[in-house]
Amino acid sequence: MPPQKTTFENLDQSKRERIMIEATKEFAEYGFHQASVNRMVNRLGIAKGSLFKYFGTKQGILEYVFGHAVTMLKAPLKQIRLETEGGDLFERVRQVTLAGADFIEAHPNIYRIYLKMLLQENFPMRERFLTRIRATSGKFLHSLVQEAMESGQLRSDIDTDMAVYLLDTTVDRFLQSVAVPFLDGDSILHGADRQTIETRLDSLLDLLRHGLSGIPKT
Amino acid sequence: MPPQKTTFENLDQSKRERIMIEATKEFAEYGFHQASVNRMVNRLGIAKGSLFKYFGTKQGILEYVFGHAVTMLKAPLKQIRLETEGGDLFERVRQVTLAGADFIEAHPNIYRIYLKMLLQENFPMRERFLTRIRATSGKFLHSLVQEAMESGQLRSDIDTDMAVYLLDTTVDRFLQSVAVPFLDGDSILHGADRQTIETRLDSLLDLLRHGLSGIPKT
Amino acid sequence: MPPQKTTFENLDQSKRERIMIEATKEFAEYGFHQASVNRMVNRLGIAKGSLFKYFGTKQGILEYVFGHAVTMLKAPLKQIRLETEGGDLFERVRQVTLAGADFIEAHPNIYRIYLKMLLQENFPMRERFLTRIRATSGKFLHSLVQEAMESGQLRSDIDTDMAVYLLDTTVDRFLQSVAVPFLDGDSILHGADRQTIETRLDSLLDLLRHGLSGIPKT
Amino acid sequence: MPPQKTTFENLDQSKRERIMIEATKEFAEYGFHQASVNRMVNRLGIAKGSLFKYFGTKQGILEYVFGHAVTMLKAPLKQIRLETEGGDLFERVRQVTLAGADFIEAHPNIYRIYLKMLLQENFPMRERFLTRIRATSGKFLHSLVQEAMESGQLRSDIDTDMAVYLLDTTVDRFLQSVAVPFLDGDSILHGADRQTIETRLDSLLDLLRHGLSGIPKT
DNA sequence: TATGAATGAGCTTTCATTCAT
DNA sequence: GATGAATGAAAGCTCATTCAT
Repeated sequence: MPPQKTTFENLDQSKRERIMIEATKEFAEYGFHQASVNRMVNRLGIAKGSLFKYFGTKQGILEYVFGHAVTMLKAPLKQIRLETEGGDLFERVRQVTLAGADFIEAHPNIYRIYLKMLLQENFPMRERFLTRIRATSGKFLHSLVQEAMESGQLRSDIDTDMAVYLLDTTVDRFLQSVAVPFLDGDSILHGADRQTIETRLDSLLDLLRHGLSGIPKT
Repeated sequence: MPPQKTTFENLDQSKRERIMIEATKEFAEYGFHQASVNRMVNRLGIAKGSLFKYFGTKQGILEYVFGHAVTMLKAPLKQIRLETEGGDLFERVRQVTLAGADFIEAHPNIYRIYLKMLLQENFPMRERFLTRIRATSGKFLHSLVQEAMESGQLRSDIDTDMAVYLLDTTVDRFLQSVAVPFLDGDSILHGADRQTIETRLDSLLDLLRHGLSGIPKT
Repeated sequence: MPPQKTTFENLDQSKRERIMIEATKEFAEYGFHQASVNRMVNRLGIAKGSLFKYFGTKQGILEYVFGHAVTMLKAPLKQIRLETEGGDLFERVRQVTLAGADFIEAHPNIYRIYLKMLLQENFPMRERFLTRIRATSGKFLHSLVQEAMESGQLRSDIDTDMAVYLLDTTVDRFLQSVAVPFLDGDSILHGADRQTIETRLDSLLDLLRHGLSGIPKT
Repeated sequence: MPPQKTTFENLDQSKRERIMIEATKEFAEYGFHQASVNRMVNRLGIAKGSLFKYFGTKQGILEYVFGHAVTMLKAPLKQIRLETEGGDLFERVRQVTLAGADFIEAHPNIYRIYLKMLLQENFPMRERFLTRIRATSGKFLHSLVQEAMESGQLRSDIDTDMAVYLLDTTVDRFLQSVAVPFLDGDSILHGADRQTIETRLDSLLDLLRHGLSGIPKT
């Protein structure tokens, strides 16, 4: 019998949520291979067989969790893109980044899973998931830069790929620094609050604006 | 009988090296928990008991490997610090970063272990190792910034911690982008060569110079 | 609540047949223990609970299938017995054997179940079913031989039991060799057609006739 | 780590034998899928891990057992072939068959495994093992028939393939009838002793001699 | 009557660690 | 000092059967 997502989707919403939360927590804490289905079902108080009926395999659980997360992430990004159409590149990047920070704050365990996958070559589905994510974010930033280029917001001598690389690096590393406190409180800026976060982001974007457009913010 | 590092250190240098290389490779590829002592001894062609005699436990092997690596890393950093004393902050950061890139190119498996540990909370010794590394690198950058501040290389309104954060972020993320091709060739700039690497670093530092000192490189 | 064959027998004939066919196929392909009730209900598109309502247990399904088959087999044998009364022993055996071959061709999966049961001690109901079948076929052949003996068709120095043994062996092994191509096409005479089958049977019976009656066919 | 037959072969002979006997018994009684490694190690009083170290997988255990058996079977067959070279076909077949009966009496569990495999399509290694056995026995009988044909022992109008089929059928079914008492005592000739066995074989071969050569034994 | 979610004992397999030789 | 056989807890996964709806 193949895994039957149907069975899971027929459950009470509350039970479904408890399972999702517990599974996400387990993968976030232990990565894939060290995550234990035994622990999950013990904490959930359900039978082992049930979880396997829902998702088929341990990997199936992970795929469901991750797929769900990607779906949840896409909506706000799309909204921002539409709402800010024609606006300033750096402001758009700022909003997207803050949306990312919001997502991480709301779903820190999802982001922990992502970070683990990023640096563990033997994480299952790594290629598939990363490709999917990079295609999305790469195309997204590329289109923002392209539009900015066409409307003269960037220095004409700037290479498009380099600009995308710098923006990607900035957003990505910034989000990592936001997330680390959620991992275990061990970061340079311990437990940064929202205010600090925005200030830091503004500093970074200000640097980029300087370098990429030649026009200081103020 | 306690683990006897002595026994290991009495071995032929060539045997010692083979063991170190193989162990490093195994941890780099599989992380800690998925690493297999069986595979190590099979590839090495030595008895399982021997490895446990040398290092006591699997974790003991990791500690030895990582401790060795930290020792190897300290020497070049110290040298640069002394040789560039009194020089330009960004040039010093540039040299340190390139030294980091050299180390990664020479010992990619060490860096792979580091990246895995960074984001896996259940990696053993994680706290101890990260504290040790961050104390080193934090103090290092802090002293560079301090010296630069005192010699008027930075805008006086810049917060020291913010400057350290920006530099740390830049160096760290840059090194990650250098390393990823060694992981699986899946990065934005595929298989960047040395030339490209230096160009990218210069762009990043140029941005920082703009923002932090107000004085463009030229 | 005990199993309720009644419930099953109240079903549409078409549904009942689909269930019988699918169950027979499953047991024929996998034997008893490896047969999966899950697979059956999935292929049938009915609820698992229903099958258990009809037959009580997995073993109950098998018993129903096999009992049904034995019933189907008895009718043609009885008919032949009556129609050939008083005829030549070897001709009677020939007709019975060919009736068996017809049955196997019409219901190969039933015969596959029989063969599996024959050689698997842990097949449930094995004793019961085999006893039942052997009682039937033993008595059947015995009566044929007895009648032939009485009417002088056999050498008087032939032991009755030995004659039954030889006939039984011949018929049984012949039917196995007919059936094997239906199992997986792996037999000495690959995919023998009806013509070949009859020729082979005639050879075997000719040998027996030689030995048992001293009178060659032609 | 691959299965290490070495480990097993380094064991005491007595331990090795106990393991072989217990494993053979388990597979003989339950077939492959229903056989339980748990039961084996419990009866043996050894750790579960040990058995897997020796043979790698459950299937590995079976392969070792079966391979061992085939090796044991080849020696006597080869000897008979050489010793009877140039002799009477039916006498040669008789000796080979009796050697088979001896083997079955000495190693009934091996033969039980063979019979189970024969009729279970999902028995692992079935194709491989059967091909191996049939190649051996088919070539063997074929060469005996060929030699007999050339030396004029058979009627010239007999088809070689038909003769091989009849001999194969006879030997094979005869051995099955010898073996069945060892399965569960449930056979037509209950617990036939050696005397009875030889008499029955002689009857069968006498029939064949009649049919194939036209020359009755006496 | 039909459904299908829940169960849990059982399965095969792995692997760090120990210790007698 | 080196060896490698032995261990056993824990892992992921299956499946006949039950029972509330």
